[in-house]
Amino acid sequence: MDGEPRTKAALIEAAIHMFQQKGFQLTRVSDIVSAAGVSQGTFYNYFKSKEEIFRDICNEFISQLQTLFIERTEHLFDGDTIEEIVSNVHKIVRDVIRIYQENLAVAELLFREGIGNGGLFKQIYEDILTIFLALIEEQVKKARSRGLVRMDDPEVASVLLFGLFERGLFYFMLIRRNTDLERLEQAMVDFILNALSFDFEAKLTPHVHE
Amino acid sequence: MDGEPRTKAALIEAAIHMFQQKGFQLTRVSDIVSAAGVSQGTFYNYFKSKEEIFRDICNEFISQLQTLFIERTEHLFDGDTIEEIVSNVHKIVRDVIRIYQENLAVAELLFREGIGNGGLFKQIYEDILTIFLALIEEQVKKARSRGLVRMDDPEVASVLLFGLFERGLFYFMLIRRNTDLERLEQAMVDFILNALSFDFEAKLTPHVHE
Amino acid sequence: MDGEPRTKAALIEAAIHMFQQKGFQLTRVSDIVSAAGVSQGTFYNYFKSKEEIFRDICNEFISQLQTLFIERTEHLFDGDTIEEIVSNVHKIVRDVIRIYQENLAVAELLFREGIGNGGLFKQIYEDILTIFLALIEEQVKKARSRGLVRMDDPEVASVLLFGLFERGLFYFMLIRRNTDLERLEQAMVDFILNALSFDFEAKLTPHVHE
Amino acid sequence: MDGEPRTKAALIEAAIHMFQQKGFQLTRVSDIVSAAGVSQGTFYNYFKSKEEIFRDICNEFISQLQTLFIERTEHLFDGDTIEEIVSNVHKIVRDVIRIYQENLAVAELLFREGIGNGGLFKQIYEDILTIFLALIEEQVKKARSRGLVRMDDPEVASVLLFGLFERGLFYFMLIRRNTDLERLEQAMVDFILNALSFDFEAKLTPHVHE
DNA sequence: AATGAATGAGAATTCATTCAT
DNA sequence: CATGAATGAATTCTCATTCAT
Repeated sequence: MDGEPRTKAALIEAAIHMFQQKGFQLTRVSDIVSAAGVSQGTFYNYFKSKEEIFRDICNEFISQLQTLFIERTEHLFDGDTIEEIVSNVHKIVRDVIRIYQENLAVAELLFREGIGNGGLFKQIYEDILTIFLALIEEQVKKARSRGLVRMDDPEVASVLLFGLFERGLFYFMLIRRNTDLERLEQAMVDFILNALSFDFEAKLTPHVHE
Repeated sequence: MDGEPRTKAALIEAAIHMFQQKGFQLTRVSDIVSAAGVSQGTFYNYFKSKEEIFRDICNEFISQLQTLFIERTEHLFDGDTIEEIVSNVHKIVRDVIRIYQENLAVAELLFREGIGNGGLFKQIYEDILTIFLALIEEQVKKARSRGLVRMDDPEVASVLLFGLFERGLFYFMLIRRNTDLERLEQAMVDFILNALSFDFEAKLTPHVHE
Repeated sequence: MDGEPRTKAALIEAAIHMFQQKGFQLTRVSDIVSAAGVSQGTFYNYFKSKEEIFRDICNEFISQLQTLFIERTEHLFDGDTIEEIVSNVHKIVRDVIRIYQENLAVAELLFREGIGNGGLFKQIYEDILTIFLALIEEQVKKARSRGLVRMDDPEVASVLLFGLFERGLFYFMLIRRNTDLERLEQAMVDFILNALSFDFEAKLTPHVHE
Repeated sequence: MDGEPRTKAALIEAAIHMFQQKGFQLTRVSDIVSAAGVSQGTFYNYFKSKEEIFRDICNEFISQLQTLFIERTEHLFDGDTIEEIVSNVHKIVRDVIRIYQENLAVAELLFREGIGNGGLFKQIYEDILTIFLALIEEQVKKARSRGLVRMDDPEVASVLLFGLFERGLFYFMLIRRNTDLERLEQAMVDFILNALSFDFEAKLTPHVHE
């Protein structure tokens, strides 16, 4: 019913590109279709409106990110040695950086546009927040229960962690653009672990893996 | 040449309100003038365009914030005892929260709209970043030079600090709205000091006040 | 050349239905084809345009109505007694009502749409008028020549007769919908015969049947 | 709030003209504004949509017609002699013809467009019907109660009267165009009075004028 | 004969901005 | 200074029709 998958894909790719460049409001459907090499009318065979294609793109990215995030955090603090745990933290930071990098266009799109637009997409952004804050908070609590971090206020901590991740990646990957990602990874891990009062000397209590 | 200051003030106030509610793109000049109780034409006696009033509002807020920030950070790490310094940090965090709170509407406006809009206001946002990152970085370096914090990468640290401040305040003051600000202050100070590996036991070297 | 008669019939039926429901202008070719259960392209194997199918439908109905009308009016005023003639009038009124009822959808379609549409179908409607006015006028004149009615102005009379028939049926069958058709028939016959100054006492002159 | 009355009047006049010529659906807003000599945008300072201006035009005509009709029917059958009453009937028929003629464009517009358009304006047309049928029926009943007409079914009679008026005027004034209106008036009065079995010999019962 | 994706001309409507009063 | 009517470029979306498969 939605016709040629190649046409649809071309429209999506073009839309991501244009939205990233000019923003949602300033991107014209005519920009998208001419970038995709199809006619104006064709757009409406695949999407009900400009809003719909935007929403589709965001949702696709979010669910990808969410899946990966869940997978990578599952055993984040399950390691039996401090080294293992620190290595896990490194891994997840590296992965998030990578995912962000692989989806740079959509990520920028989402974090730029998802916020503004007079609340047109407020919901989308707030949904992401809710999802990720819950996932982060869960990990912080787990780490605390294993005595790995001292942290009186996991809720605030989660928000601050989210904020530093989001803005940090945003800044280095989209504004500065030319960063040494290894250095960024290292600095982020240090910053985060310190921020959470991570106990590098902790004697780990035996941990039962579910 | 710009006539009645009250008319101008009314337009600015109305614009802040409307921009905050509907976003820049979705706010109509007609919304602003009717909220201000003047006619459509009058708007153009005071502002060249919708863009100009937005820029004016942002610049006003930024320079206010900047002035205050400079003033409060001037002697941030100059204290002679650890207690004094920690108290300074508390004070500045509290002040930033307060400034943010006093200018909630503009702050939201800026951090929502300044980012998106297809880079229409990219410059504004990046200017703010540059200003604040420089100020933050300066303090981080000073603290490091006094041996108060260990911090290998002050640039990354500044960015992350900026990010956690911005998103943290954004979240608690604009999305959650009902937060206990004292608790937020406490949690932020802890988080920040830990993140920077603040040395609570440091033996302060005598410090020459300029 | 016109392929499957069943496909064509399905398209016509669907078109009548949709035109009746939404009007010509507001009916989409997509409405017709999906009601007919065929694809968009198929439509154009059978009809050159949306206009053509509309015209076809109208013409079909008109020629049916015309055939029946000619047949029923042929000996309308040929009866040898007043009773016979009045009965003929009753019969034709009843038949017209019946034809109208049997083709309600097309009739509505025609009398609603055939008139408006910026004269797109003005011609169709005016053709019908011409045909029927001629037929009616012929009967009126015949009746007058046999001394059955006094009627100074047969042309005006025909128009008024046409008008009262059309609007009357339109009103009772399409707007009121729930009318007692026997009562309508009786009232129409009375009204018409009186209007034409029908002479219920007339002494009929012998009539030569052609 | 609706600005220059002259601009509005020009738009209305232009709209009537265009609607009459091309019909509602086929008239473009651009046709109207260029006929009115204003810009496209100006139209929307005065009317919310193309539909609104159409509705406004219809309502204006209807209320005019209604007012006049009520006024002229008030004492229609109040006369003390048959001659007086017949003269009243003549007068009202003449007046309706005149009103119709004075508003030819709108009348055509209404009776063409008010019917079709997929029921878009069905309501308008049915409202008119309701109003006029009630007024006509009231007169028919009054005439019957004074013994002036025999008429078993005043409801049907009203509908038929309305139909013959509407279609008759429509035909002679809009299709034939070149009619002798005096002859039309005479024929209509005859037709109507006969149709209602008007008793030209009636001995009027004294009538109390309210 | 049937399909349905692609087309693109064309429509209504919006709104920042101008300018005569 | 204030006004608000006029402007018209710009934009989204529709839909009859075509045509390669």
